[in-house]
Amino acid sequence: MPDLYLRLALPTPLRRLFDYRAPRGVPAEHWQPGVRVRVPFGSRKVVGILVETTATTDIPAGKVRDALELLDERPLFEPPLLELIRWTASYYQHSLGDTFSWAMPALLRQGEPATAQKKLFYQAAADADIADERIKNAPRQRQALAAVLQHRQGMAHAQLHNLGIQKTSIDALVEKGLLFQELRSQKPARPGGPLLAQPSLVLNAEQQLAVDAVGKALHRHQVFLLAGVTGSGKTEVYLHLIEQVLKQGRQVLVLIPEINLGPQTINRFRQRFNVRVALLHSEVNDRERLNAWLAARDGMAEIVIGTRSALFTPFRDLGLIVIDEEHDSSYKQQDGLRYHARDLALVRARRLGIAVVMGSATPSLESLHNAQSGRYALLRLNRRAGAAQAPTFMRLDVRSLPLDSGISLPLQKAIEQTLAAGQQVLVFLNRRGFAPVLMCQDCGWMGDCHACDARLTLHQRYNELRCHHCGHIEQRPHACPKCQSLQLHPVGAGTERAEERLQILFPKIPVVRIDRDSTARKGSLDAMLNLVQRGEPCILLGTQMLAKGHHFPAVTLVAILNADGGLFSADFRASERMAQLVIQVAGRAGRAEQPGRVIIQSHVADHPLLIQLTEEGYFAFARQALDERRVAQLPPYTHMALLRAEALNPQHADDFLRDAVSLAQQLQQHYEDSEVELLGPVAAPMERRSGRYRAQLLFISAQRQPLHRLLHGLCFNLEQLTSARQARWSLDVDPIDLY
DNA sequence: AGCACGCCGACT
DNA sequence: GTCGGCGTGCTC
Repeated sequence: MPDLYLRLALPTPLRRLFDYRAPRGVPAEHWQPGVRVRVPFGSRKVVGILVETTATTDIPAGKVRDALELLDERPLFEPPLLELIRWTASYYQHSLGDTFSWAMPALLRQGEPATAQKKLFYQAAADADIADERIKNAPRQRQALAAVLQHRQGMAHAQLHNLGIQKTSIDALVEKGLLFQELRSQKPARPGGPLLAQPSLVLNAEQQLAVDAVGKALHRHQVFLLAGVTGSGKTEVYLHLIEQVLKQGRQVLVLIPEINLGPQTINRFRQRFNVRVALLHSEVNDRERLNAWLAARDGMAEIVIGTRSALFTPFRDLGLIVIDEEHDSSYKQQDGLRYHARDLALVRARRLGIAVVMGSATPSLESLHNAQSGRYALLRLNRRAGAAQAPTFMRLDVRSLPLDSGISLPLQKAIEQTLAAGQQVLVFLNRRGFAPVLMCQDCGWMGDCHACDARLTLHQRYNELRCHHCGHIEQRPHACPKCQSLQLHPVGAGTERAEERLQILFPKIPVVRIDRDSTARKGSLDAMLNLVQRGEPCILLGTQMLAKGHHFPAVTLVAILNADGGLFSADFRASERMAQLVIQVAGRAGRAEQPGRVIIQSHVADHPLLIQLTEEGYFAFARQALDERRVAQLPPYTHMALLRAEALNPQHADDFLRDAVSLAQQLQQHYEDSEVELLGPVAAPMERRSGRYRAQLLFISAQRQPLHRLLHGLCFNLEQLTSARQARWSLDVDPIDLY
C-alpha cells in the first residue's frame, strides 16, 4: 500500500498546515476533506480538520508523525461551509486551523462525537409484572414500574424524575431485571399542526411592498437593506418572508446582536411557527450548542436564531439569512479571528445563491453606501404601527448652564412635568459608576490606573476606584495620596451619581438604573424591566443597555445627558455611533398615543451633524456623514487594516511594527501598483492598557485587492520575524475600532 | 497559543 | 538542597 499523508488544519495561530501519516487500517476513501482527525502535536494531542490527502510530503521523514484516529464517519464540514471557512481565514489573514476552531462548537473542538445527545431511557422487561413478589413491599418501585409499563416505547430518565421517582428505585428495578436501560439519541420531532401556530399580522402597504420584493428574489442571491424607523414592523416583514421559505421546506438563519435582544424577539419567532427553532447565543451551554448545531445540519431545526458565531452553523438546505440590527457592532468579533458576521453572511449567501434581508432603523454607513451604489436593494419602512408618532427632538445648549450630576435645570423641569403627567422618563448616560474621576482640589491629583493610561472611575456604592479597562479595583483613598489633603472630590457624573441626584430630586418616584453594575445578577434586568412595564411614573436611567431591543410604551421623555463624545473624537466612526445611539434611544419612547420627546444636552448644540440628525433625521445625517467620508477618503470609500502590537516593553512593540513597515515597503516594490498607504507606527490612543504598551500600524487602500495581496505577503513574513516573538500582535481587517 | 527546556533567586 | 520565575524555541 502506498503512503498516504493527511494535510491538516490544527488549532494553532501558525498560518500553515501540518502533514501526518494516515494510520493503517482506515480505508482511503474515509479520508474526506472536512473530517476531524486526532493527532499528536508537540507534547499534546489535538483535533485537526483534514484539508486534503497527498501521496508525498515535503516534511523530512523523521519529523512526520502518525495520526491517531479518525473521528468522523462523514465530513463535519461539507464543501460549501468548508469553502466559506477557508475564505474567511484567507480574508482575515488568520490561521485556518484557528478559524475552524471559532467556527465549531466547543465540544466538537474537543473531539466529542458529532451525534445528538444520548439520553437514558427505561423500558419494561417483557415479563415485568406489577404484582411481582420482589416489589410487593416497595411502593416507590411499584410506582416507577407502573409508570414505565404505561409507556410501551420507554420513558426518559427525566420524565421519571419529574414524577418524583428517585434514581435508587429505578436502579433497584434494573437490578431485578424488571427494567432495561438504554441510551437513545434524541431527535427533536417536528411539531404537528399547520405551519403557522399563530395567524400572521396584516401588513401595511410598505411592509407588503418589502415582502413582495424579497419574495420574488428568494431563489437567487440578492441583498435587501430593510431600513425601517423604530416601530415600523421590521420583524413582521421577517416573519412573512420566513413563512415563505419554510413553506418551500428550506431553513432560515436569523442573526441577532449580542445583548438583550432577548426574549421578546425570539419568542415572536417561536410562537409564530410550528417548527423547531434552535437558539445559539452566549447563554446556551456547550451541549445545547452542539445539539443546535447538529439539528441545523441534519435538517432537524427549521429556524436557527443566533449571535455572530451562528453564522458558521451548517444547514441541510439554507434558504434565507435575516440579519437584524445590521449596524450593531457586536457582529464584529474583537479578538482572535476578527470577523464580521454580517459581511460573512453576505459571502455565504452569495455562494449559496440565496437572499439576505438585513434590517435596521439606523443602517451602517457601509450598508447605505452599498444601497446607494445599487449593490443592495433598499426597502424603506417609514410608517409607524398604530397611532405612534415620531418623537420630537430638542437640543439643549448646556454651555452656560450649571450641571448638577449631569442634569441641567431645564431638563430637570421637563422631567418633573412628564412625571407629573403620570408618564415615564428615560435618561441615557453612557458612563457607568459615580464619577469618571476623583480629584484633589488642593494639588490637582487624580486617581489613575497603575496599569493603564486611564482615570479610575469612582464607584461610590462600594467605596472603590475601578479601572474600566483592566478591571483593577482599589479602595477609595480618604486623603490625597500626594498632599494628604481631605479635599478629594468626584468630577463629572456617571449613572450612579445621576441616579442618586434624580432620587433626591424626585423622592417619591422610583428610579431604575440599568447598567452593567446594576444588572450583574442574572435575571435582575428582567425584574427591573417588569417594574417599568407596569406603566406607573418612574425614571429609567442607564447606559447602552437601554438602547437595545426593549420597548417602553409609557416613556414619553427621553433625555440624553451628553452627546458630545461622538462629535469630537479621534475615531472617525464616533459620529456614526453617536447618531445610531441617539436614534435608537429615542426609539424606545413614544410608542403609544402620546408622542415622545427627546432632549439632548450638549456643549455643542449647534454642531452641524447634530442639527442635521435631530431636524432632518438619520438618513440626512448619513448622507452628510458619507460625504465627509468620501472627501476624507475614509471607509466605505477606502479599505483599512490595522496591525496592532503590544508588549511589556514599549520598544518591543515599536520594533516589531517598524520591521512590519520595512517588510511592507519591500513587498510593495514588487508590485507595480503600490496603492496601499501606511500610517504609523504610532502609539495606540490609550498607549498603556493592563500593563502593556500598545502601538499600531494602519493600512489604507482604495482597492481591496492590493491591500489583501500586501497583507497576505506580510503575514507570511511577520510570523518568522524575530521581533514578533517579543510582541503580541494581531491583524484586524476592516477594523471598526481604531484602538 | 501551549508547552518544554533551561538557567538564576528565595524558601520548606 | 528544591520550587518556580519567565526568556527561548518548537510544533508535521
